[in-house]
Amino acid sequence: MSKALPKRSENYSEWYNEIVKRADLAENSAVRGCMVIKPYGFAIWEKMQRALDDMFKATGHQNAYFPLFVPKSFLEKEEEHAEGFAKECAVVTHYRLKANPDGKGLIVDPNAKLEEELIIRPTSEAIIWNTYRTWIQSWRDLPLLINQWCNVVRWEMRTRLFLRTAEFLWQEGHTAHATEQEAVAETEQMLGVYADFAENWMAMPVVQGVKSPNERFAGAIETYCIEALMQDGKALQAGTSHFLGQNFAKSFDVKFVNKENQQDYPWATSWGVSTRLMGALIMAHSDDNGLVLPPKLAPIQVVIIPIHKTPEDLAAISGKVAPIMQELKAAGISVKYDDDDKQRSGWKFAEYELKGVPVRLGLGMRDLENGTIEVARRDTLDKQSVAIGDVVEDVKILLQQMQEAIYQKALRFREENTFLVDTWEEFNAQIEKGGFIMAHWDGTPETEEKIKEETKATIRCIPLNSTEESGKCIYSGKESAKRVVFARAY
RNA sequence: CGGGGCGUAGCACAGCCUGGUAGUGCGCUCGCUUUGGGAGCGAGAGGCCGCAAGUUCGAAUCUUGCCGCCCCGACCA
Repeated sequence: MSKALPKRSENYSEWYNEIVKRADLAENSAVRGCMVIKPYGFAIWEKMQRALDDMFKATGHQNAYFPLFVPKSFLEKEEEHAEGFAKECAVVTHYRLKANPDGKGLIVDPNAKLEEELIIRPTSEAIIWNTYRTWIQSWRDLPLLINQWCNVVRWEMRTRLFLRTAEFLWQEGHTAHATEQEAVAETEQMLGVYADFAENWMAMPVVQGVKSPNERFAGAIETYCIEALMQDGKALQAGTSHFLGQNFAKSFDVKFVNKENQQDYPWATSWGVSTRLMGALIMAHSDDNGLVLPPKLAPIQVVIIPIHKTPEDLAAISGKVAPIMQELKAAGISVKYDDDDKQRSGWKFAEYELKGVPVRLGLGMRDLENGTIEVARRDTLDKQSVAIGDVVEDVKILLQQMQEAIYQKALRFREENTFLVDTWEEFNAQIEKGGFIMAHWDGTPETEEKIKEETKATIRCIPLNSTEESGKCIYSGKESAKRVVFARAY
């Protein structure tokens, strides 16, 4: 294994791939476009899952599970939805193999053709709304607030670990409401949950907004999203929350009797985040030494490394480490003591930096004599010697500080890379350098399409909190009421 | 599906042009020395050179066909 990572500033893609590989997060599998998530990567994902799941439960949602297979006829029912996903569906046509009569191996048994093809879910609106027909009869059955954790398959042409894989893990919330107002409130609430998670757990600032009609989810009335800026100046859509109106209810003939004793169609939302968040986490914070994890999502928050020559030295160090470990664990901090003799301490320093462990404690014979311990923090790479009696308290405070510091650093980066642009020349120049560009847009899909063709920039979102400001469209010169966020995106 | 590139040890690659003993680095095994930031030296193990056919006394190398992978575009959580 080569020692140095590629430089982030020189080749961002290669740097990203190397971190994913060498920090033991994931690798490409033998199956085209699919990913193997390795134990360390999965441990981070599990922490994300748990935090998100708690937030969903706190907002009244329950988990359930629906089938992997969607009959083709279900997917067809909502027209726009069907059209949007048709190009990337994996299809099951047979249910049996048999021995090859002409030689070795197996062949698909032509007699086992399914009457109706089954689609491997690219998303579950269709199969879920088909089920909701039997679950929803009366206003008393609403709101129906369901989430599922599952895998979905979208047959992408080109894939990248975590950011775009043919199969990915995600959660998808699917809710039904008696009124439009309530459904819109749910859509916005869940966007808020995602923004909260991104900022307070992932330490990643996001812009909340709505998508332009071009970028909307297939079948949605409105798509809300959170957009984050990566260190190479490209945008990443980190989560979406859709207001689906009554489209799916009507397509799947889901009706309820309202309080006025009238038949009505329920209003729907759906919202999801995926293992793409892992990609976001990596790209938002990591540096030339490897992954940088915010303490709240680090599977190992503190690693303790002994620095010794003899087994006797190691035993003396281990004696000092034991009570520190206990105290840290009692404080709810996950800690690992790496006394593995197969690797040298210098190797371990580099290894845990690569893996983004927030705090490293180094303890050697010199420390034992002085009553000190070395505390190193991953985000700034600062090291300092502290009195061994203070270390537990120091680490507790440090972890909190780091969570905040990592967020602030990312926020500063985003602010320094967000630009107000008013002319087409400026726009073209800036888009090459990257970043979020706040510019006026005339609101037409045609203009958006032209800008995309000419610059590869897309409208990431129309920010929710932006102030009204009249101006001229960057491209057409027509009137515009507010600025939108443009960027090149992943 | 369009445009490029690559298949040689676990990994990364050289060798191919100009055919003649299968190479280098990392990793792995063993030994000695090292040990406060990815150790040094020595010895070793490890190959269907993507597959198939052809040319040739002889093919990793030349020719043809097939298969697979990667990158750039269109698509996208």
